[in-house]
Amino acid sequence: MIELRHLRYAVAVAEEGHITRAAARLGIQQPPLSQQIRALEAAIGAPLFRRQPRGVELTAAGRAFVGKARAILRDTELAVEAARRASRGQEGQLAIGFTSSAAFHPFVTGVMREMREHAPAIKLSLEEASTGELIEAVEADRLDAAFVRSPSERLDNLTITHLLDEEMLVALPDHHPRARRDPRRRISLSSLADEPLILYRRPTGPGLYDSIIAACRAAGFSPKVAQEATRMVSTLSLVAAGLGISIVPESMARLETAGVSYLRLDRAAGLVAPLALARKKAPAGGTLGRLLAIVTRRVKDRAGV
Amino acid sequence: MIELRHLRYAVAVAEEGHITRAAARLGIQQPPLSQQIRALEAAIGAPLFRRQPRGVELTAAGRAFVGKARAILRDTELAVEAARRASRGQEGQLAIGFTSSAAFHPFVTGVMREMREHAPAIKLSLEEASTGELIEAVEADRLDAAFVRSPSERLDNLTITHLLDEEMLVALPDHHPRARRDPRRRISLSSLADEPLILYRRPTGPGLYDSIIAACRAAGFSPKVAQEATRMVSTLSLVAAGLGISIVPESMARLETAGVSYLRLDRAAGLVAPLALARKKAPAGGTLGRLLAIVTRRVKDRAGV
DNA sequence: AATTTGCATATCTTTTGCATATGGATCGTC
DNA sequence: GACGATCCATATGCAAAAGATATGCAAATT
Repeated sequence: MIELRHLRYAVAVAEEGHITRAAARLGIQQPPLSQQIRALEAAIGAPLFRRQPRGVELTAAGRAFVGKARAILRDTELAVEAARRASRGQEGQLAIGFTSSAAFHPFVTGVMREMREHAPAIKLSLEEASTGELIEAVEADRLDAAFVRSPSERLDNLTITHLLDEEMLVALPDHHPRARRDPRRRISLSSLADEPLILYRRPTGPGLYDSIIAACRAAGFSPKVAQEATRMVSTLSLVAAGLGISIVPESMARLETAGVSYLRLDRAAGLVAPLALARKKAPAGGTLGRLLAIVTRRVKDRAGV
Repeated sequence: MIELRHLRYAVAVAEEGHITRAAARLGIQQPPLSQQIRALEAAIGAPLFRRQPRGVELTAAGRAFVGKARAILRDTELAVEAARRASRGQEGQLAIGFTSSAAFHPFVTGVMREMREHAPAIKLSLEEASTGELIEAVEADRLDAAFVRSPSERLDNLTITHLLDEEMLVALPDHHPRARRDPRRRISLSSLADEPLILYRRPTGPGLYDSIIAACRAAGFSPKVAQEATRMVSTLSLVAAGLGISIVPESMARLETAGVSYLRLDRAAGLVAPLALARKKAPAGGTLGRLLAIVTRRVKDRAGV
């Protein structure tokens, strides 16, 4: 029967290209390692290594196997970690993720503050990443839940709860002629057609990027994307530097960025930044249950107001 | 150290909900199984099962772990299979996949025939699936190579070689007024704007579906998709039944489907069905090398003619 | 209260993974 | 061309660990 030991040994031998050296690295002697490799090859029914006078070399079968073996060993580590985390979760630990654009939203910060106050014993660990990475982390049980934007792709595995829709604002340099207008008046999206646009796009996943492009298309023009930034804050820095304008969620406007003004958009633009909570579909007990209770109550309160 | 044995045992116990019954299923006695489960829990540092008077029940940690354990055990099986296949490949075995729309193409059938003739000792195993499924199978080493349509998504892992572009024909019922026209004259895509269209779409992946929609958009109209079929042949049956027209690769026209006529499209439509070969990026030796040699020679020959 | 059910503990047996010692093949060097 | 070095394979012994048997203990059923 094949065991993880065989995989660990095969990977070590493949990496060292030497049975003897691999044995040293594994902290065992050479003969037993030779034995185990032979046993593995017998179980598979195919040679994984070509024995050569100066070491060993992977066969085609070996390459195919060792690649997958590495993944299996990594997955095993992850499984152990996930179990540990789930167990700690029952006793008061919670790992939460945010997209960078959600981190400053008062809803999110409010929930976190309330968790701290009402259950100070629960250790919170926070992580910032893109929506795509967060979804992946929740699926892999590396996070208990994540605040994400645009629940675009439905995943059977996850429950994605829509929390609220946030208005999006136009960010433009202070010295821009439009920045002097009455700040209460709303402007139309199409009036920005000629402005160079700076957008925020993470390497993984679509997120808000596509919604903005789509809204511009709906407004009858194709935006001139002057630059793409990988972090939302750097988008604002580029705006301040006068390279163009941008469109960001309202909560980002709370960051006092010198040199940036904000304008409200016409409601007709239909441009909103949805905020959602993603979590595993499995029954949520323990600390995650506490978080969900707080979140759902706050969503209800908002609806009432 | 955690071994696959622990995972196998944990999965069995989780599925049976009983240590005793799981032991029977595993062909061992109850006490050693209890021991191994304990050892696993100790290694993880968290209990996976809640011992109850009438059996055992998964904890939250247990659920997280067992789910991943199942995947790991499956992956291990796949790794072994992949290694076996790779090994057999060296000695003369080759697993090839097709999309259903490529299976009848003379290029593909020609390559297969030549393989048979020049290397009859090589055992070919063929599989038909959608482009998406085939790509996945090649990535997972379940197939050595696959003839696919539209190499849309670039994958770091794979080499996708474009082989040729095939013309696409309009398929329409015999009794359709247009079917009586001179078969040599080409018709424009836009002249089909009002016809109900029957398209072929596999549940997974885009494939030709999107190219057709895109070409119609480019021609200035949005096609009326009357029906979608999951197999290309059933598309033709629906056409024969008079439910609408369709657009299929030229090689499909070789299937003599009673009641279906074909018309050539205007070149301006720019509607072609690309045929490509997908394979792992790894150095291709053995039987796969033979196949590649035949394929590249034939591509060159075509270019010459 | 008695019986059954099912996991845990204790002790013994057997398997097997690992160590030590040695043999054999190939390469480089004198 | 012989010699030593390098590296894998084979042989044998030992010790750790997986598994078997017997028994204990707790909760639920009757």
